[in-house]
Amino acid sequence: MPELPEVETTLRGIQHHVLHKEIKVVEVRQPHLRWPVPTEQITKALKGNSFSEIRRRAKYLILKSQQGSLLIHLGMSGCLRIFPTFIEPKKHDHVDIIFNDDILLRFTDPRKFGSFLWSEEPDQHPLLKNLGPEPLGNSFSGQHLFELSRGRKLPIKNFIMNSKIVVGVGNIYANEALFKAGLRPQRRSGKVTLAQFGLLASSIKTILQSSIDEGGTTLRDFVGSNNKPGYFKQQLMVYGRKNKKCKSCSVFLKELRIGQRSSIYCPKCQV
DNA sequence: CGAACGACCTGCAGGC
DNA sequence: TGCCTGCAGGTCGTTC
Repeated sequence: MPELPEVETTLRGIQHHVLHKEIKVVEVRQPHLRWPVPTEQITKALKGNSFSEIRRRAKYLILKSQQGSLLIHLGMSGCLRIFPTFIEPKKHDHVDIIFNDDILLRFTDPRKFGSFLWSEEPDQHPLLKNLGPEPLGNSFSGQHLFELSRGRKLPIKNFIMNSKIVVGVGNIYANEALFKAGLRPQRRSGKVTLAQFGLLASSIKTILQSSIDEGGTTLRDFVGSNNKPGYFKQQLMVYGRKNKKCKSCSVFLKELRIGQRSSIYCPKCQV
């Protein structure tokens, strides 16, 4: 389940394999993803050209080429892997890009929630242009959260998972950041103080950054067929620990469902 | 406008 | 053993 750290780790893992190399083959076997894949457009624009730059915005990977950019989202079950040479595709291997040195970039996504899109101006793409700030950037702060939350009643957990407020905070890290900040997930956003938001914003930054740092070690090299994205290597304090003891105070963790999403919290550490 | 909820899709765990 | 149900997510579109 790629969250932002996994997407960032994917970017770092694939970049030196895919930049500045002529693209020989583009093959879309399954165009029915989250959005229809514009197969013909992508094929025409990429064949014979190369990627000059790769970056991340929210959970999108943006691969820039001469005529435009490829936008890739991994959804919930997607992954991008590098193979040193062609191997037979399996059931959920939907897209292949092969470079002139035979390196294969392969997109796999059992649940087909991911996307493969094309845009000449990716930052102006409808799916990207209204996104909130990057959580690890300077414009994301407690002040930012405080200002946008005034008068709003929705639970703080939903608030920080809203991509218009801040991008890249999925269910796992929302749970973890709220624990670290000592805030219960169901707290009304509008009632959270500036000081609490300051703590929450820095918790989000710390947790995402340390997860990226760790992902970097588990995903050192994407070459090879037996590689696996190293999710969840980090020390999780609450996520997936329903009815277990809080690592900090030993009280039993509770679960509640907010917007049909599992939310775990410590009734003593979080108020 | 904000808030809640359904839709998309598959693999897997748990219950019977 | 093998079905059936429910969950796990991310995020956009629809509805209230």
